Amino acid sequence: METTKRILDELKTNGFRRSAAREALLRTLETAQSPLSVPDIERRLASGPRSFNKTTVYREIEFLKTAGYVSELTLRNDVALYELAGPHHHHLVCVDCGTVRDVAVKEESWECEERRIEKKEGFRVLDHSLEFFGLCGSCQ
Amino acid sequence: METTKRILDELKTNGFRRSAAREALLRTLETAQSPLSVPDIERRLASGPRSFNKTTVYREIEFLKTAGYVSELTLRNDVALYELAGPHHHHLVCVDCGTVRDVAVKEESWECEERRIEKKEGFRVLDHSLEFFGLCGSCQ
DNA sequence: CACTATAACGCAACTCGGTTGCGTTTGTAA
DNA sequence: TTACAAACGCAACCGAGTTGCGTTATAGTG
Repeated sequence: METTKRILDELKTNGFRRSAAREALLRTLETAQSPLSVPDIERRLASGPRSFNKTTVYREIEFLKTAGYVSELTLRNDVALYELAGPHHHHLVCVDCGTVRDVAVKEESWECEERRIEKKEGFRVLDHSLEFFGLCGSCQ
Repeated sequence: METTKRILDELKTNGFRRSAAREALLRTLETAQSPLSVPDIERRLASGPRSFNKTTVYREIEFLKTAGYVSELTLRNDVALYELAGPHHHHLVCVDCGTVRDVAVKEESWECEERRIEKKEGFRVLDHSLEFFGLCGSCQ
């Protein structure tokens, strides 16, 4: 709830309104234990005090993503998932039950690789994505 | 062309036919300089001697993927891309023009990270995906 | 060459995540 | 209270990917 309030306040000082959908969506993401898809979010909102149109959810997600408060991830050929933006991290994806968990990885491990690629391939690296696929504790 | 022939022969010895669609699709993937989406493949096939139904393309891709001759990759929230399977590698994705290039990365860089994750997180790592996003030579 | 089994194919209809245009509602500041 | 624009809902749409089913074509056999 703290993060939701903080984001709403920051947005307000930039001239954006504290709307019902925006607040509900932020609370949903903050409460979630793992990244959510838009259909997930729609269902969770609908089981609350009121539901919102899917167009609204997509637009709000897009808005918060552009504003830097939400980050998007895509795993293999699955639907896009969203979570509150935080420090850079990666994900553990269970190929059996599908749950997604955050995991911290020492970036230094391949920062030298990025520099090598920039030199050798003439490619300017701006970002990377790294996900691990395997079996979570319950599914082994 | 060599790879296409080799795959068709191997499939034949396992009781699978050398059909027009299979051969055309393999040639398309072998000729391509970068991974292709199914719509890409459909277009390229259609500009050749004959076109094929999209269901056929999807089924053939699925078949070749299962047989281990084609590998699939998904970048962020884009459509699935396919390429002939080869030694494990990663990709450089230009965020400007969208081109995708293969790149070899020293796996040892984070194999220790995978072992650390297995121990600390109780997660059995089976596979990983790593893509670099940035600007290719022409787009810098 | 004819026959046969089945791998492979085409077609049409469908699913579902995601988008667009447009008119309406609502939050906020003056 | 008013007025402007941010935010919203609705309906129609788009495109990747799937499914069921009947048809065609490949390749082994007699």
